[in-house]
Amino acid sequence: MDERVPRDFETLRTTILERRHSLPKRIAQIAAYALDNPDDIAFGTAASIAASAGVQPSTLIRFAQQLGFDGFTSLQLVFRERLRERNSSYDERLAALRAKAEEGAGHRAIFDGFVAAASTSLNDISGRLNEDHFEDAIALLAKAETIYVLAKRRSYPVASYIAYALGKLKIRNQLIESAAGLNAEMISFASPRDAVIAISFSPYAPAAIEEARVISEQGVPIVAITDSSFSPLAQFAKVWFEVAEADFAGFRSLSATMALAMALTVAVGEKRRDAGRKRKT
Amino acid sequence: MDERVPRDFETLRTTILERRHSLPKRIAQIAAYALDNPDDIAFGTAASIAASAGVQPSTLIRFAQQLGFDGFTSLQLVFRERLRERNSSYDERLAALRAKAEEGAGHRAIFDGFVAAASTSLNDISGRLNEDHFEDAIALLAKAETIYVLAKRRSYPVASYIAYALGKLKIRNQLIESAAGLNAEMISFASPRDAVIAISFSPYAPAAIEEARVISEQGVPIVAITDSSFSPLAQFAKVWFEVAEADFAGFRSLSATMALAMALTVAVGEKRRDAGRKRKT
DNA sequence: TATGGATTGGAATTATTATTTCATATTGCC
DNA sequence: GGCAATATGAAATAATAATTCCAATCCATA
Repeated sequence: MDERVPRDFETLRTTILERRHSLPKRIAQIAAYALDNPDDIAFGTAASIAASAGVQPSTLIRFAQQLGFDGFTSLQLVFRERLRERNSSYDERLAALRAKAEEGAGHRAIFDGFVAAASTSLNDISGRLNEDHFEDAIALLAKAETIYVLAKRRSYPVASYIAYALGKLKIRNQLIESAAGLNAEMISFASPRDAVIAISFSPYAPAAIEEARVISEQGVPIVAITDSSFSPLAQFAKVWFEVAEADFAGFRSLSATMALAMALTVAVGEKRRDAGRKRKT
Repeated sequence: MDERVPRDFETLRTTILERRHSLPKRIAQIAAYALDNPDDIAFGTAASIAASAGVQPSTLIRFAQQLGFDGFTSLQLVFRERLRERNSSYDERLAALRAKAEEGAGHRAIFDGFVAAASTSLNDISGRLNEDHFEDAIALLAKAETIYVLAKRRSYPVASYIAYALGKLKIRNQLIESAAGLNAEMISFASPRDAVIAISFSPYAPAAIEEARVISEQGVPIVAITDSSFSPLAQFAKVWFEVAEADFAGFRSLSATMALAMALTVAVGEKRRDAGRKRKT
């Protein structure tokens, strides 16, 4: 074996792609197969791989030799190394983190627990977002004159970030909170041309539910982020999202809710900008 | 092979863990090795694995047979299948999400972008948390009479969640915000027996920095969460954490900061509970 | 279209590897 | 402490797989 033998998969891949056109027919055939089915090369036997690729075992060995390996076995090692070095899967990683958090005492375990909860929530929502609802919500919010943001207690941080972001995007918005106890008045200004983003999770803060009820009775459309279809918030909402946040030590992660909230906000900003551009042309 | 042979890795794992204590010594030894080094089982030869685990090849085969396989080869298939089926790596997954977010237009891409940003941030902080600083911060906060929470603008949601959690844990705290413009007075009440959690990221909100300066001059110890050692917040802090939050569309993720903040809060709660218990006994 | 060189197929050979066997050691039980 | 049952070690054997070899085929070139 000379010194230029590819030792890692990426180098090997590049080498094969470079030489692709100067390779004899059957060798090229096995080369293509190898890049398309690297797992098969890693696990199979020379005979089984050759059969799958439609060539003779000897061709497979010639292929390896052309690349500078002294036989199929050494070529196969590269393909195995690739699988070995590939990081552990997302799920395993999470499971490990969660396990450490559960069994392990100590403060580090607490930290791991929160990271795991946040990751789990993100992972979950990433696969579950209903795109139609998402589009509906964006459309609804994009045409609102003022966006009211409603969330209490543990959901409040999300609301405050939404309000911050909407402000940055120059979208008129009103966070429903008032040190002076003027929430009811604030709500009474909302009209059907406005819209609400309401966020509440079980146990639903009574104030949030009550305010959502009032505001929906005024005909203001509500986009809700909540945790189940039984949520009282869902019944008042035009569009609602179910977000399952994992919790740790009694505190729910907000990461998935945050990601959704930010996506909604920025998407609304984009949609408005597009609409504005259209009107001008 | 009877019908109860584990065909997937998880089942196999569970089976092994169940029987762990009823297995003969050497078999148990190889069982432990198998669960600790699944990749070696997938790729190695019976002889090489046996050598690494410090047993004879025949023991390895007996182990496989105990589990219902008819030999090492069929056991090995399960370990190989695991590698095959294992999802793409965490990094690959994130890269895919990010790529989709960048190239892809549409609103779904925005959502993916925020999820990717949050995941990246969590992943990053998970490996970088300095445990010594973490312990120091917890000790410092646990002995404070009142914990002041200071954060403005984009960091404010984190502060509000900390305040919520501290309240839930019955830890006296004060969020430094005042609609009536009384922040300066609020700060003046803080004493060296209190402590501050301050959060600020570039571009540092001037108000946050100024308040941190004043409060540190009063001798109140500060735990800071910020983004670099050049942060003006770091110079006022007794302990500080560097958190690198990924951003998307101009908005920074808060997921890592949130996780750290919650971990701090809960850890402080635990430490106080422990200390209280000790004093009583 | 004839010729030399390169390529390919298939079987024979060699090597490696899993499995079995049997002697020995260990353990649990009366 | 002795006996049977179980577990272990080491080497022999069987199975499987990689590699080699050679004849057949293909292809480019004169």
